[in-house]
Amino acid sequence: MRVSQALIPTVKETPGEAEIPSHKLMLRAALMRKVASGIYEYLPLGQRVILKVMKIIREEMEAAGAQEVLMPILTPAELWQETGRWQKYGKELMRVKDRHERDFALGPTHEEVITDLVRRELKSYKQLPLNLFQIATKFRDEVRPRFGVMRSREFLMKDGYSFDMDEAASDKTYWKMYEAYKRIFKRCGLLSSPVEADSGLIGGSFTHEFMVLADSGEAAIALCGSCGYAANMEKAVGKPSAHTAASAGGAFQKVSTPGKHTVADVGALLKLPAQQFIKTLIFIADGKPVAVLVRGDHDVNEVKVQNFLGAGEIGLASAEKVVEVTQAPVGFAGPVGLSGVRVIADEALQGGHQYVTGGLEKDVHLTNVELGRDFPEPQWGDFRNVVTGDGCPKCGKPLQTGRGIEVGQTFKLGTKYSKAMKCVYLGEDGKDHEAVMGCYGIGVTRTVGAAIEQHNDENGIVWPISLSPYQVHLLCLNPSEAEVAQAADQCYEDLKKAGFEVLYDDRPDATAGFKFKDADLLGLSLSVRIGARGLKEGLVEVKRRREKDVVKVPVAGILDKVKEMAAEEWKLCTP
RNA sequence: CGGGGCGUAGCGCAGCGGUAGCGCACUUGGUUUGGGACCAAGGGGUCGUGAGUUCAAAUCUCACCGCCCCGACCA
Repeated sequence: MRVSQALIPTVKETPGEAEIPSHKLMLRAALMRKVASGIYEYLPLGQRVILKVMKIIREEMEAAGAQEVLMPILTPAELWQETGRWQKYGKELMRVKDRHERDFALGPTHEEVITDLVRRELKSYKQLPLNLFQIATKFRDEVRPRFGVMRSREFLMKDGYSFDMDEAASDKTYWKMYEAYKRIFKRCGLLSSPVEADSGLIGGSFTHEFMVLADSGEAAIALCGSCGYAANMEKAVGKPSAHTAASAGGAFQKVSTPGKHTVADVGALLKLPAQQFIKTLIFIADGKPVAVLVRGDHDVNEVKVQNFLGAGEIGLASAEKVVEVTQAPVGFAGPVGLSGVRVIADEALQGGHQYVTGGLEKDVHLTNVELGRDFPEPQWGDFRNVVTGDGCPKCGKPLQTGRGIEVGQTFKLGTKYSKAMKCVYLGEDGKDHEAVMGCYGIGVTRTVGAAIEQHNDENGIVWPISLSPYQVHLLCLNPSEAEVAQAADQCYEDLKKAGFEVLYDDRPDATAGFKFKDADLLGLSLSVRIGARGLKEGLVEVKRRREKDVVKVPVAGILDKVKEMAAEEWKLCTP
């Protein structure tokens, strides 16, 4: 493609609406434009990247035995009502009415539609297993779309669904998909990590989220560098660091701590480490107050508390509510003498001594507090976020915490949908059985964003070659000089003939500097720069976007050098 | 849905009661041509929308709409 004939409107200044690198760069590098909040159009370069991601997904899905279908975006309400999700899905489900006032939803996911399809076709166990997927536009009316493609209202998703005879067969399919997913993300040049996730209200089954590590990620995760353990914060467990006091001291004592109501403040005053504190947080779960105790250096994980209590709604209590429950201003809550409230405590507190707690009185804390001695044994559980340095639950080595972008999720559905929608097959035993299902999603557009999030520098995108909209960026630096133009034209033809996808910057009026800046911004994996200066000595420059330095080669050697560098690039995205 | 911020040329912004501005981009001509060139001449705006206050509103008031950020939410 010649740049002079292409629609690649790069922009020099960062649009004000963008916050994170991928969003800024997708706009600046002319991959997409915004149409409305959370709704984008993809320009030619963006579309090429999307097509490459889709191609990788298709290849891996088919290799894993899945077949592609295409389901409607506009789906009748009846299907959603069958499973109860017409109600349960809430406002995120985009609803529309047709001219006859009949209800429809723009599909956010397609369990109902696929189950409906399969139940009509599935008769015998001989037809199983079935594994179907599609790549299509999905709609979710997000409360707050943000970060460009990371959380949008309309997006491309690959969604796959498997149907198996029984649990064991479903497991087998699940792990096949799991392996395919690892290959897909690797081929997209992504450093990703499957993490165990909280399966939420569905329960029973298990699920993995495929996370791309990135600071701008919305999800917090814990990872073990030694054994590969990885889990979502809601699920992660870790062995806490050691307690600072090994044995009980004397009776507890009141100390005056005027105006000091954080662990840090009181710790500084008493010269005691955070580990020796008990933080007491008051939550309201389904309208009732609950006191949650964690060690001073730890934070409460609300989801864990919610799961433990089986609560529908949960949140930190308001300041007024805290005063009501603890008889003291916020900052002085403690378990000693606390009554009328359910108390639950994080297991990391076990085995510690000489704790400092709030005194249930303004400007008072207690020291030398002992579990079980000074207040009754609470209900124990895991209620805290793992922190960096905790021991890995699998191998004991230190865990790390970080942030990730969820680019895919695999989910064992069991018979939730096949039961609700009567998706059954006739077994060898002559009886009806519900198909055992799995579902497998990949955010295609989000994967593009995640790739940029992971591969960029201060000058622009640094595409892995598997996603690079074109593999080679050919720059003609002095198009007004006939010799240079001719050499570049020739090179363009040669590279194309050799099978490379080439973006040829032949613009007659752009300066060399301008073309360099554009090339860095677009971030194509490889570039060839042909200019008068080098050509005088018979040399042109070949460069990998990820490397700082150019390699000078004679004109006749361009093709070999490009092939060599391309091979290096491909190695980086080969499973 | 709560809190905050912003809507002025394609983009980034200034102006904050009295003639609509700057930089970049765009058009034409010329000079340039290895890291977002220079000179000259141009084109482009119902100042988000609607009401109100005023002799006079981009500017003050109110309402609405849109966009962004924080939070709540997220099979």
